[in-house]
Amino acid sequence: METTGRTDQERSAERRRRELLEAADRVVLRDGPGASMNAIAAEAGITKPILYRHFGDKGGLYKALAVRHTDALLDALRAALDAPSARRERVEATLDTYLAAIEANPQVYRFLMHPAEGTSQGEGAFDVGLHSAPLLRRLGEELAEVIEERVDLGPESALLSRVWGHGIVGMMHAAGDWWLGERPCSRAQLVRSLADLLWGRLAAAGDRVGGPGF
Amino acid sequence: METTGRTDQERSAERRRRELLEAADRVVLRDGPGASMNAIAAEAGITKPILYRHFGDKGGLYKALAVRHTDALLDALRAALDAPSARRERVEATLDTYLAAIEANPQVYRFLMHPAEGTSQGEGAFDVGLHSAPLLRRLGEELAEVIEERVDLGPESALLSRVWGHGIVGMMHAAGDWWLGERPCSRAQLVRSLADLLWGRLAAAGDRVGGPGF
DNA sequence: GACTCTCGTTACCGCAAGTAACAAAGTTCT
DNA sequence: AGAACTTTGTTACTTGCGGTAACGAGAGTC
Repeated sequence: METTGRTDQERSAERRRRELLEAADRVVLRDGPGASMNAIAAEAGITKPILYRHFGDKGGLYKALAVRHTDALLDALRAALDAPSARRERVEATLDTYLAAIEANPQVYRFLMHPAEGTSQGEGAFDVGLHSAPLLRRLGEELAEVIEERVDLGPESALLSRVWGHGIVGMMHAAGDWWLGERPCSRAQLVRSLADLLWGRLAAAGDRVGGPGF
Repeated sequence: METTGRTDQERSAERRRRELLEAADRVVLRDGPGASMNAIAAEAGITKPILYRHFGDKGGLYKALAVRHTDALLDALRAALDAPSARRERVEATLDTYLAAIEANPQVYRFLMHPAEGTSQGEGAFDVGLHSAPLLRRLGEELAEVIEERVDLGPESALLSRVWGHGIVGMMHAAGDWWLGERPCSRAQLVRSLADLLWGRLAAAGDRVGGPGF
C-alpha cells in the first residue's frame, strides 16, 4: 500500500526527530544552554547539516526542546491547579509543584529561562515583549485563565486576572530562583511564606517602630 | 608635584572609561544585547584591544554597563521606597517608579535582564543561582531590607522579608514585562491591580460558580 | 640619546553557526 | 533491468565573533 509507505516515512522522520531531541536534551543538560550544534550532532551520532534540515536553525531546535519541557511542566501544574480542594490549598499545591520541578532538575529550568540568545546578526529592531522566557508567559496566561474562570473579581475581572496571573507567576519564579541559589529554608516554608504574601499578610502586618512602615 | 601627574593619568583613564561606556551604551541601546565588540569599538572611534585592556572581556564591559544602569534605577526606587507616606501609597509609588523606568527605555531594561550569555566555552559545571539577572537579585535584597526594618513580621521576620522581597520584585518584573509587550491598560491601572493583589484581594474574593474556587 | 610606559594599531587564532556540493542508498516509473 | 528522484548522510567551506599577540608611535625620565 502507498499509505503504509508514506506513513512509514513520516513515522521514521518523527522518530528520528525525537531521537535528535533526546540527544540534544542530554547535551544541553550536560553542557548548559551554550552547547554547540556540533556537540549535539556528535551526541546523536550524526553531523550538523542533519540537525539543520530537521530544525532549521539553532533557535528552532531550542524552541522544540523548550516546548517539550514546558508542556511537561504545564501538565503537572494543571493537575495541581485543578485539584478539588480549597483555594489556599490549591495555591500552595501549585507553588509546591513548580518548586519541586525546578528543584528536581535545575538544568532544565535554567535552559528554559535562557533560551533566546540569538547571534544578534539580524535586524537591530528588537521588540521588547518577545524576549523573555516563553515559559513564564505561557504559565502566566494559563494561570490567568484559571483565575478568571474560578474567582469572582467584579467588573474588571478580565484585566485583573491577567495581571495577577503574570504577577503571581513572576513572584513564584523569582522567589524560586533565589531559593534555588541560596537554599535558605525548606520548600514547605517557602511555599507557606509565599502563600502568606498572597493572602495579604503584608497589608495586615503592623509597623515596626515609629513612623509609617513600609 | 608627582601627585598631580598621577592624578592626571588616573583621571584621564577614568574619563576614557566613561567615554567608552557611553559609546557601548549607545550601541547596546541601538543593536540590542548581542552587539559585537567591534561595533562598540567602532562607535567609540577606536579598536577592539583597547576595550579589552579596559574591561578584560565582554562580560566585564557588560557588567560595568549593568552596574551603571542598575545603580541609577536603584536610586530612583530607594527614593520611592523611603517616602514618608502610608505603606500602600509607598508600595504603589515604588511599583510606579519601576514601571515608569522600564517604560521610558525598554532597551536598557531588556539589556539588564539578559546580561549573562557567556561563550559557554568554559567549564561545563554551571551553578544555578548566579545565572539570572543580577538586577533582580539586588532589587530583591534591597526590598527585603526595607521590609524587615519597617514591617513587624513576628519571629520569622528574617526569612519572610527576604522571601517577600524577592517575590514582590519578581511579581513586579513579570507583570511589567508582560505589560510592556501587550499594553493592555494604563500604568496606573496596572499599579493598582498589583497593589490589590498584594493587599490580599485574591484571598478575599469569592468563588465564581459552584465548587471551590481557585 | 637611550629607556620605558601608555595608547593605539594590524593581523592573527580558535571556534561556532550556517551552507553548498557531493555521495550513496532505496523507490518508483517505464 | 535500468533511468530518474527522493531521502539520508557526508566533507569542506564561508562568515563573523571573542580574544590575543606583536608591533608602532608619542611623552615623559635618567
